Amino acid sequence: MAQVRPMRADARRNRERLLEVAAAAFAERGEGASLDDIARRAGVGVGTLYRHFPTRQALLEAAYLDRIEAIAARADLIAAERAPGEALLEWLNELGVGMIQVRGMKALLGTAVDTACGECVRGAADRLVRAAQEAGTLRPDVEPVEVLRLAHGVATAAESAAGEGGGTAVRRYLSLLVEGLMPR
Amino acid sequence: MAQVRPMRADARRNRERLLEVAAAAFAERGEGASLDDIARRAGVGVGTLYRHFPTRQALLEAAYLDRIEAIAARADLIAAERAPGEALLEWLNELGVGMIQVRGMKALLGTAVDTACGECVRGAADRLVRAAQEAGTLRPDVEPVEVLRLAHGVATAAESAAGEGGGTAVRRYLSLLVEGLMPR
DNA sequence: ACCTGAACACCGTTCAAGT
DNA sequence: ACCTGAACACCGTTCAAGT
Repeated sequence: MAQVRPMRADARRNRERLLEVAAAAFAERGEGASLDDIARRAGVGVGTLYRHFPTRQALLEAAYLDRIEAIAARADLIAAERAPGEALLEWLNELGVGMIQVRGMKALLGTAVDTACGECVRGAADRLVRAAQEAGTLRPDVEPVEVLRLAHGVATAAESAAGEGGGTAVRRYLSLLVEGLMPR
Repeated sequence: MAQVRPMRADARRNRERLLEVAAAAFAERGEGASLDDIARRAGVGVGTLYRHFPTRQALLEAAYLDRIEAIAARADLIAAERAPGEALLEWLNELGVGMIQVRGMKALLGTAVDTACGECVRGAADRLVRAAQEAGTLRPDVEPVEVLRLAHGVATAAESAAGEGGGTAVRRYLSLLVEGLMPR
């Protein structure tokens, strides 16, 4: 399954360079950043970029893999410190803020919910959701993937509320989602 | 404010043709449909398209204006038939389904929430939200615009749940939003 | 095995020339 | 006053030639 033969030294270097440049480019120009530009800034031919990453999606995934894994890893740290319900909420908040702050990651995680790249995120969501359900602080009839999709939707909503300072909007909309729009 | 001098007959015809073709093109190819293609199919030069609609956004808005007004108009009909809380929910559902079914309209309404084009939608949301709040079936601390943003987010979430038959997903996620993720 | 970059196709946008 | 379409700039993608 994994890479059997090690990559040639130059190929490995190029790949690395491309990932660095791509991460920066996507962060600053969004998911639509010019691939030609990325190749040029990385000092390689465009063909090389396509050889390593056949699609834009593949490059996006690879460029943000470590950041995504970092977010997934946060789940266990948070879970150790808080009650299950609060832990889920806090993690979803960090996920949402991350999606908004790092341009391009929202688009990636939107589809990545069902791709290989999002596996660790799905795993984290699974654990937090199950724990909260067992603790009785989350409806038992919601699936982890539904929670992830809704979190993505919340990030979208928060994004369009650009004016009032980014992160606050995620918290606000997330709490509306958790508590519900009906009066309690 | 409005058009003082009437348009020349050929200009008027071209505008009409462009709108028809654009609506079809956006519906079938999504918001990114080729403007060149639209002009060609409408039988006009590209320059004419740009003269009438300086930006893609302007064309999108104009092409879907009647559909958007139709959705806004539904609000009063629904409000006459149901209790305020249910009316809001039903209208948001129609709005969400519309955004998903007609490709391009979701993107438009996402930003249009704060543009001229979305004025009638905002008006409709205002009335339904206020009514539901007065009837005590909606939290008093949510703004109409927040409800619209969340509805857009819900549509985004439902869209990514492509498999299980479109419209159902909107209802599902909408009810999760309304009832909340916490157990009641 | 991998890299390069020219070549091709495509799209958005502008604008001089036309009626 | 409005239309046309060539011209320009830009981008994604492929692939023959090179090491």
